[in-house]
Amino acid sequence: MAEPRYRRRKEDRPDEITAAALSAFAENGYAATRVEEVAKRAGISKGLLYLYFKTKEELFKAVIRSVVIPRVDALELALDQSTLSAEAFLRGPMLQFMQGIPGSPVGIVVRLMIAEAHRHPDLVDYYWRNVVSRGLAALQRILDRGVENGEFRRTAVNELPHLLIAPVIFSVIWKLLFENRSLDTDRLIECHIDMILNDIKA
Amino acid sequence: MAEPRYRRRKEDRPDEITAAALSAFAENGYAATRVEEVAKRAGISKGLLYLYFKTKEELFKAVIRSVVIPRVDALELALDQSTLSAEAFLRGPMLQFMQGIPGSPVGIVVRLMIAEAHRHPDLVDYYWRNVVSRGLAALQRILDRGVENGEFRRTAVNELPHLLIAPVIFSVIWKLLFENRSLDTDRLIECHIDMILNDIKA
DNA sequence: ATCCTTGCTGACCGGCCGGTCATTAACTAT
DNA sequence: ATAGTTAATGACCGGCCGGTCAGCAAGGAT
Repeated sequence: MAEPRYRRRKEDRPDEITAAALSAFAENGYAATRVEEVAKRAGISKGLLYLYFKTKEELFKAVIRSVVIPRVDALELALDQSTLSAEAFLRGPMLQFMQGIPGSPVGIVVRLMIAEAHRHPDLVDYYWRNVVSRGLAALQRILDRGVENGEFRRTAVNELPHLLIAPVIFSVIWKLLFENRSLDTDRLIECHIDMILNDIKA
Repeated sequence: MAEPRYRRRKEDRPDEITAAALSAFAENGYAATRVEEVAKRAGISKGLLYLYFKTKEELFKAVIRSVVIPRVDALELALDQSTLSAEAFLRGPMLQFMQGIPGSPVGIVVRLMIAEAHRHPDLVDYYWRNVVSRGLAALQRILDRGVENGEFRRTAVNELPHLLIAPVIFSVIWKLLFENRSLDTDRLIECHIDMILNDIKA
């Protein structure tokens, strides 16, 4: 007998389903993934999936949320607890954080967002509020901290923290498209940080 | 009477169809665009479209080609004919070229590529050979030219011309997702070029 | 034991859409 | 005129897939 026919685990289902959905979306994209395929990967029937998520779109949103929010939380926590100088923080924890993004599920989410943003404007809103603006604010805080304690000059970068993460997004895209063609994204990101620090150091 | 029932213009059809397809894909993405919708925008019937393009995928490839290749050609031509110093070229024609990309059809193509690359590996190959490697080679040539005539030092950027265009790709993505939320992408790109030049100037 | 609640199943429906094809309308040649 | 050629149509098919629902089986309560 071994496996029971089914298992009755209301609590765990949502996470299992979003995990299954992430892996399916990662392979085939959102539009091309059948709900039944997600159910199969989660080891349940299609009907049950619809008991936890009203529509395929709801499922999509849940996936995005589950992947991305924890990352931002982690970054903010690291930043608030750190006692490093601004430069040390950028060269240490921040660099590691950035290098970790390409190739992680976050990369997949970025792809999904880009591909599907049109049809889900409310999701873009959500993403903006909970990810992008929080992330940019965090960067801003690091830079400001650096200016305050005399490490950094005040330059254009202060108004454009976007410049810091551009190569990360670039790397995400590159990995998605050209995985095989070699590019050392870690090095790319490190060089970029280096260059920025050279530019803004007092 | 006015309009004839149909028009018999074999020569012009392909371009009209790819143009129609681009606009449709731009609004809804590839997967969600019905072939009939493309035909409608081109002012023809679905059947005729299939006379010019064997499948929807063929159409997709034709769109990509028609948008992107001319740009690369233009860049290479500008580079080969220019007599400017490397710095002047980067600050002038190259900057303009880069600033023109976000918001242009190229941006749409990038989105389509990102979303659909998985299902069209041969298209990724094509894109690599005819766009990316050519573009990177062009950047490389500018940088080398600068080194040769003593304008630039030899630094990490010489091995990573990708760094030059990272903010362009970033801007493309940004515009696609957050069109309304203000970000001056022109300024972003200019600051970045500035920073790079400061870094590599001899 | 019996009944109730509820997690769970899987067959099914209906609409959508890529692709086809028989037919027709417009040009061409003679 | 007439016949042959080809651009163009649009009704149609078949498969796919999001979403539903009637019913079943596993726990719980008594």
